[in-house]
Amino acid sequence: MSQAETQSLSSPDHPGHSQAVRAQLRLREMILAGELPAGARIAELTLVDKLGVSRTPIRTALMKLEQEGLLESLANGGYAVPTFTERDASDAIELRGTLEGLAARMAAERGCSTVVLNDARACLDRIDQLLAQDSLNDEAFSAYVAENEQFHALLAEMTDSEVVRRELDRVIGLPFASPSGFVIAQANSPQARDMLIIAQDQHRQVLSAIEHREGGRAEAIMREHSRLAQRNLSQAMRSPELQGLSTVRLIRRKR
Amino acid sequence: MSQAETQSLSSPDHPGHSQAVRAQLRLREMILAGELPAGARIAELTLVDKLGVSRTPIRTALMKLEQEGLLESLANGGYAVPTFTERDASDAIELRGTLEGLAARMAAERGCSTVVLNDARACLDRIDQLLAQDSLNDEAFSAYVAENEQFHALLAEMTDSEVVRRELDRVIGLPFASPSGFVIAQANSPQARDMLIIAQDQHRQVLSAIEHREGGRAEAIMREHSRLAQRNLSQAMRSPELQGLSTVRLIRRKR
DNA sequence: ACCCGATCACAGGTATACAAGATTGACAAA
DNA sequence: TTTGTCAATCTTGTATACCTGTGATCGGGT
Repeated sequence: MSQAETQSLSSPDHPGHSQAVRAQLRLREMILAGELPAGARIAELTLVDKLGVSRTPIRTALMKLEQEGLLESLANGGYAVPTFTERDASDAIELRGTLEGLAARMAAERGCSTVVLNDARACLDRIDQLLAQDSLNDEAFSAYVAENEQFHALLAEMTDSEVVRRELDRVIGLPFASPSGFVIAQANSPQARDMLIIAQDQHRQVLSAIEHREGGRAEAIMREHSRLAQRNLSQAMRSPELQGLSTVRLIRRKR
Repeated sequence: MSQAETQSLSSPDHPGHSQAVRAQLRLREMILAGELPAGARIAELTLVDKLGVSRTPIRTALMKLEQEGLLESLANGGYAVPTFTERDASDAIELRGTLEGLAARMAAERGCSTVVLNDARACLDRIDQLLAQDSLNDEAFSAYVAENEQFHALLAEMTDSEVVRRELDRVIGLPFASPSGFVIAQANSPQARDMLIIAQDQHRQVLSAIEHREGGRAEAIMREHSRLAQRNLSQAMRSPELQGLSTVRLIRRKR
């Protein structure tokens, strides 16, 4: 296969990106889908077959994914899909809560641009509209997930500190630390909406705290907010019907 | 030049490592020494000449250094040495303080192995011995720096959370967030020893808090502890004779 | 004189050939 | 039968050639 063919006819997944980025996205999907055996070494050549690109972009993708925490590098070179414990997931959420607390406090103490604050308010208004219904259908639920992630992204933007924003983005990218990582655990439960109501109230309060320059309060709220994710994680691990969830499947008992 | 020659006769810097690791270490030295123009694009081919290795390990090293925060990736590919502001450095220290606070709190709440606690106690004893002298010569001072970093490393180890330890190690690796990054600012000042005495007392107190399972206190102490680094940074930036310091040289007024 | 376009050069992305190290399996000897 | 050694093969590390896109420079046209 010539390079020209590879470039133009390459797999239509994620068009517009380089081979390396496509390989990275594709690999991430495979890992989260459990297509790669956890713990076992991943040979680069097998990926050459599976992904249809050469080793160079694959190596790039592997390094990026290791940095992301979705792969661990082995002693004698090579990578493997790591095994996570429930505690790892819990710690990742705690870490996110701490960093979001820091970001919120900094935003409160230093102030942040009114345009971001307006964006955040608009985002919360949209969530309010979604939650106005008595019970949420699947569509409304995934809309909530999107808006929720949007709000947390805006929170990261409120920090004028590039350093903190970078690190926060990193941690949110961790497999289980995502703000909406386990809200789906609540999707079909009767208390689903109540949980989201509580979360939304915390959203409102942290925004209020930031606006009123109450740094300590803003930090405390975001830390407590992450405890909701902890509860969702705990519930997801204990409900059998959620064991098929991609994020849940990566978590094993033993490390 | 054959590969065999490259492998065996290669530059004697950092022997025993792969070409990629050596390139990474060498590049880090060059960046911190200011041998690479800040802000300007770094061409891979120029590094091929300077380092005497091929593009592949250089690309690896560049990616690692970007992840470390010592390089920033440009829009159209390629890398450049970033310019840091004093606020960036300050934020990095604040971030370290927050994460060390988290680590200390977790260690206190969950408890940690007695062997690490003993190591930490021994480390603090050695620092006490160093500080017993009325004034510190250069040798004692660099010994202090080493022991100080050791203590902070042990603090990271006290967390049984792999996730937190990883992230803490990452942040400590940031250019200016290192626990001893700017203590040298105090080296020849008359209050040098006093500052270290205060720091050492905080070390003792945080260890005591962890042993007594006082999570909140341990966290608060580590946060306040990072403020010493903030003060050192501030002083380093304002004293003309320290502008030549490698870490200081990377900090510029404007971003 | 200025602006627009074409061409050339260079930088990064990709594929691949080659080398060195590791692991595994088999075979032989004790 | 067990253990040690050697060889084959697989895997990663490294070098390099080639492709593609982008930016700069030069020439021509307005």
